[in-house]
This record gives sequence, structure tokens and C-alpha cells, in this order.
Amino acid sequence: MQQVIDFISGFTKMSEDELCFIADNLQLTSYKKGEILIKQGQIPNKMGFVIKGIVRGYYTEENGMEHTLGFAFENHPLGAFDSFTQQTPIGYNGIAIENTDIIWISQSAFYNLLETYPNYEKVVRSILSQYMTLEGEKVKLLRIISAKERYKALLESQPSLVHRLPLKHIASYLGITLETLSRIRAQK
Amino acid sequence: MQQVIDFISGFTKMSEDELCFIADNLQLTSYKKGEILIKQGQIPNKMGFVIKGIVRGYYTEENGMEHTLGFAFENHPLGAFDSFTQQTPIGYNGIAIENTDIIWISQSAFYNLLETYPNYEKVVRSILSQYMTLEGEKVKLLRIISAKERYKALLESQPSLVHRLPLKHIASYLGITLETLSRIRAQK
DNA sequence: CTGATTATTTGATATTTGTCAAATGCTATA
DNA sequence: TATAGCATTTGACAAATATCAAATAATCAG
Repeated sequence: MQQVIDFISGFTKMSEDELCFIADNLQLTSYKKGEILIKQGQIPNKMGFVIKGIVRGYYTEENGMEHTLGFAFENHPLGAFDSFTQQTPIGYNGIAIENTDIIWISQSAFYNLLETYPNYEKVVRSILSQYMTLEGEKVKLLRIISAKERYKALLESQPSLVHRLPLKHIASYLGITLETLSRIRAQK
Repeated sequence: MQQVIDFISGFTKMSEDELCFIADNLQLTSYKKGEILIKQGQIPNKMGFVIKGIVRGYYTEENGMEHTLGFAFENHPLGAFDSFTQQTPIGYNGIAIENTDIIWISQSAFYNLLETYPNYEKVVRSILSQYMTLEGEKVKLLRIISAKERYKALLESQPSLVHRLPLKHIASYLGITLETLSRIRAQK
């Protein structure tokens, strides 16, 4: 729980009241490696925060081809904010690729929080804003044409990701085959 | 101006007061085809809404390779919300690819609006939420491996985009050369 | 510790897409 | 309407990457 408090404290000073609210309204769930957190098409009723482990987001094309859209690591928020707020089906699956602990906030608690402590509007805006920056960087990374440069850019910008994940997930994230990725790594 | 009002009205019922605020605090700027609206590295001090025309977002790799990140069409919001709120340099250029009219809201007016009419917090959240959905679809589109399928998906999801833009911009957006795109179109 | 499973590497070849070059078509304007 | 400047198409070839197959290497459960 401390990790959530630290995370939020990065955006706003938290009062006693707010700490109590957090303690009362968030709940921890543990997932085993390989467990599915949410399936494409479901409507999310909570937003999360990764305490421990890694969650991988991916979807499957009609032809069966699987694409990794991203990862959520420790101390990062988790969830499809758009589907959550619009109550629309989520466009990808979430799976724990290690044993993973998540702290969740339910929809009602989320809106409750915003009503009770209006300055959390700013917190939410800040989190979304940071999320958009990361998404923008991701898109720019994926635009790099050559697989080798793309890998090098990822290695530079997110070494932890490269070091912690099996090749197949990195390759899927980069949009290349794992054989190609293996050859790229062998090169230099 | 009516277009902005219609747009906002899609999210919240607008009072007389709010209409006045809008009228007083937004300003229209016209750009000629080819004119730069913002350059990579600048810090944006306003958010916009496209009244007429199209704006293209693009950036240039060190090696000179240019990548189109997206387009803003009529009746769509425009601007890097993350850079705007965090006051960080924007990661791409914005250029008018037709004669274009934009309605801008300044930073001060934006925060003023949120303070004066707190229910605009929800409007902003909704706009961001929709934006995230579109970004998500964009990323999924770009993950499609084969250029042909990628083009077909774009044609299906955004025919207007395909029909209104020159090949070079569509190709750049899809991450392929215009020759390849030309051949794909010739195929079927 | 050992076998089973999974991850990674390597090889041969096929496909896709890019690159360079040139021809053709289209459009706005003087 | 003629022309300059773009936009698009087409061709020949090169380069990057995928695919299929198999060999090693690493890891994990019992």
C-alpha cells in the first residue's frame, strides 16, 4: 500500500483523510504467472496499480497472430482508462507474466474519490498526461523502420524491459519475429 | 465557433454563462497550406480545435527519415495535451496540409474554465478518454504486419483519410514507401 | 540430480518491401 | 492553353525480414 501512497504523493500532498480513504477503498489481488487479469471484450470495472510483477497487454488478430501492446511494471498504473470511463469493451487481454500483485480501485471508489477530494482531478489529469507521453514515445519507437534500430532504441529507453522479458515478448512488442531479434542481438 | 459549441455540447449541457465564456476566450487563427503550427521542441501554450482543413503531425529521425504520426481533421481537437499540461517540449511538428482554421484556447483560459466551471473536469476527462481510444486503435492498426492488410484496415476504418490525402502522407502514416502503397492499390 | 519443458540460436530459403530510376498523369496558374 | 511542379505508376533489382526446421542451452518441477 505504501507504494500507492508514494506514487500519489508524487502528484499531490496527501492529508490524513486521504490516507484513510486509500486504506479503506483499495484492495490487493495476487495473480499467478500466466493468469489472465482481463480478456479482450470485457468491460473493466476497476483501475489498478502494479505492486509486484509484470502484466502484459496483447491482442490476437483474426488470423491468430498475437501482438504485444505493452507491459505494466512495478509501481506503474494499470488499466484501460478509456474503456473504464466510457464503459466500453477493452481492446486487449491482460496477463500476468510473473507472479503479480495488483492494487485495484473500483469504479465507485474512483468517482467517490474525485467527488470527495476534487483536487484529485488534477492528479488524474497528471497521470493521464504522463501516460500519454509514454504512449507517444512508444509510437515513435515503433515507427523506426529497421528492426535493429528499433531494438537498440528500446534497449536504450527501457533496458529493464529488455533484460527482464523473454525474447518472444520483446519481439512481439517490437513487431518482429524472435528469430530476427535473436540475430540482431548476436550482431554486436 | 458554433462547431466548438456543438462539440462541447456532446459532452455536457452548456449554460448561457458558459457560452459567453467560450465566445470571450477562444480565438480563431487561419493558416495557409504548408504553414507550420508548431515545431518539435517548442512548449505549447494552447490547445486547439480544427474548424476547417487538416493538420498533419510528423517528426524527423536523426537520419532525416520523416514519420507521420497522425492527422487532425475538421471538428476534432488538436494539441499535445501532455506537453501542454506538463509544459514540456512537444515531440513532433504540426503543419497545415490544406488551408486550415483553428480555434485556440490559451493555457490561462483553459485553467480558468476548469476553475470556474468544475464540471468541465468531466468534459476534459471524456475528451482525453476518447483520444486514448483513438490512439489505441491507431497503435493496433500499425501493428498489422503486412502493408497490404494495414492499408485495407485504414481504408476500412478511416476512408475519409485515405481519400483526402496524397499518397505520400498515407504511406508515411502507414510506415511504408509510396511506391509500395501505389502497388498495393493497383492490386485489387 | 534428471527428464521435460521452454528459450534461444543457427541455417537455408522464400517473401515482402525498399531503393533508384524513369515514364506518365494531373493540376494550378500565368 | 501551355507549362512547371507535383503525384502516381511502373520496372528492375537489392536488402531486410519471415518462415520452416532443427540443434543447443537454460530452467523448473519432482
